[in-house]
Amino acid sequence: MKKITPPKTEEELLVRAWNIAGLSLGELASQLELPTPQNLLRNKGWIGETLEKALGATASSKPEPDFQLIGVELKTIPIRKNRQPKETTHVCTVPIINTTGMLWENSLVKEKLNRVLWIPIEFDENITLENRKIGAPLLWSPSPSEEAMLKTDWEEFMELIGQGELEQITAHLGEVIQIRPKGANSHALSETIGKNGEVVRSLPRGFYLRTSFTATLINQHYL
DNA sequence: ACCTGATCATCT
DNA sequence: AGATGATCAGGT
Repeated sequence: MKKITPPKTEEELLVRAWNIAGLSLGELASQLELPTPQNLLRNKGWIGETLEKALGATASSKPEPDFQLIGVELKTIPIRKNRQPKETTHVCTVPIINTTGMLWENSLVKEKLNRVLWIPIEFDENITLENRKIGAPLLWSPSPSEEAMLKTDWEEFMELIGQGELEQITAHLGEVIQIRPKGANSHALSETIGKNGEVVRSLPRGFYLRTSFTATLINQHYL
């Protein structure tokens, strides 16, 4: 597989993204000399990792932006024929301990979503993984109103967590963000603060963008 | 355990 | 069919 250098500018990244738009995942993998799995059952991150390689992202396992030189995060998003995302988008782990004094302005959610290259990936139950096509890229930053919605949700969540109400948070809460489990499995535990201020163990959680939010931001661009 | 990449499996 | 809670893989 050929080594692809990190893009030095957003323009360079966008040119690369447009160059692979329209290709199928199988074609892209073939260009990279990588095998395409039959399905994603045992390799759920395959699409994202393959696109990272194609665009010159630095190693996917590091806790830094995918395109470190230019501060851009890559998100692939599965899109159905009706232009609705099939899945929510994971943002980051939810801080559930030592959260007092945390502000939206310094939050990981804000930092992560500051600059995102969205790449839609065709999704249809009847199309095999190798035949799913790569869509047109969208380089995005939250608009003032989008950021306001994100901030409102984030502050509501962090207030509940600060009050020891983590266990009361379900995926139903939040207009544009939701909190759901995000761990190795349902037995994974991390520390949080209970109702009486004591340290207790709980499921690790993640922040996810609702599909209604990502659908709007993607489709606004392509209208 | 927690970060990266997300989708799967099940229920409504 | 959409949404929620559970899960897979690999690096740090």
